[in-house]
Amino acid sequence: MKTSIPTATIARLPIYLRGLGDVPPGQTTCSSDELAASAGVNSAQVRKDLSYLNVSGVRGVGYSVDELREQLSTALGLKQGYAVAVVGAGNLGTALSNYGGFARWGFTVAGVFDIDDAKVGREVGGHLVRPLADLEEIVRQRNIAIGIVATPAQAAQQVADRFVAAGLRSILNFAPTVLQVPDGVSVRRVDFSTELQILTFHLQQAGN
Amino acid sequence: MKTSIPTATIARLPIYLRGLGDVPPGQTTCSSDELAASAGVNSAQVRKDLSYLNVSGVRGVGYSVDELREQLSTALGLKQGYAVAVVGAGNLGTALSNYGGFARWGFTVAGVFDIDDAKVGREVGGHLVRPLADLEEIVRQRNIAIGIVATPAQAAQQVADRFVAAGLRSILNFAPTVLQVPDGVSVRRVDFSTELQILTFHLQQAGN
DNA sequence: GTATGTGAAGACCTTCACAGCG
DNA sequence: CGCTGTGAAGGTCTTCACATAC
Repeated sequence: MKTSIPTATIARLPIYLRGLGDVPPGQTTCSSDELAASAGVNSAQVRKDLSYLNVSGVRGVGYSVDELREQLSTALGLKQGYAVAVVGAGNLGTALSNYGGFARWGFTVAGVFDIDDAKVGREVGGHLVRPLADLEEIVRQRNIAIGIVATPAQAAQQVADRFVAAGLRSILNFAPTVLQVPDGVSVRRVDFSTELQILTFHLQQAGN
Repeated sequence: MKTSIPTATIARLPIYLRGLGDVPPGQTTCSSDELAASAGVNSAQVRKDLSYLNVSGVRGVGYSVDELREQLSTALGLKQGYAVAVVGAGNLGTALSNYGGFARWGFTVAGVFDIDDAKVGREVGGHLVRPLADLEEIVRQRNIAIGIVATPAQAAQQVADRFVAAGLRSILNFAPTVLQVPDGVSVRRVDFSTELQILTFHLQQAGN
């Protein structure tokens, strides 16, 4: 309970939680081996990771599926049902606003914004596109906790700055750029081109 | 030259390459400090990473911008201009097919596929949506090297299997699932929900 | 003076291997 | 017997600190 949880462990918790969905219905326990298989990691890793959460299994049996789901959800804060704001109503912003997968984990898209007046007023995925000027107000009104940057690279930093100014401490960045934020603000970067380039590095090495 | 390049280094190379774009026009060299600032890492890290590529800077001056760009592009295989196939013509597949950022790094979307007959024959981002049955043929014809999975989770594994059967060794997976593939096939996973959950873990810890 | 290149130290992460317990 | 829980070992990655070169 004293030691803090390694970041590498934190990044795997959502994968374990999802892996619980692969457990056949009717099976009430699952072993670290099963979890490891569906997460693609070593089973000792699973046991060690879960031990950081003070989750206990039963020796000779495994972990209780329901209890583990509960504990992972709690640790990840999914019980709270966080609201997110999406800035950028282009192709990606639209795809995100429409994405049904968020709701499953308790996330709600509570605002979609764009700087481009041509896009403001339209609807994407059932959400009215608002002017960026309304960001602070809506963040307050709807208790938004997470900002998603889905703009081109050159607008990303200024959007991030506004997120921070509006009081958000968590940003998910889809723009191909590294955001500069103050201490205490968490940023996760999701970058398609970077991932493709990592793949081509390996192709290159293999001589293809 | 002998030692292999750490995976953590490989993952940063695309970021350094992009960081070169931040160098003011007219500036022909840049220091590890500048690169570090735009990549968000330590400058010693930059120097060590570049040393794995046998890239040399000039002491007291820095690295040649043009030369470094060239060497990073070569190392990442971007000179080759790889072709990619996108499977899944939903919101995300559409956003990817439309995404202009790929071309900048030499990637071409050379085929868009869907299992759903209702979507086959439509156009997304200037690409005809083809039946999944045509995958093998188009992969061969157009020399496709990378497969992108942009389907719902339950279809993802079967799509990956077809990619592998068609001879692809590189897969970029946007479906919220862990793919099982044979040795020698590289998979990179991009998962929005996982990233959001990592952010909420920290919010949770901070008491929000 | 300025910035690279790198051994060595340190931090972090993963895996092993087995004791412990149901 | 089966599977968890964990100290210890082994790897990998990051950072420091300074010799080296321009």
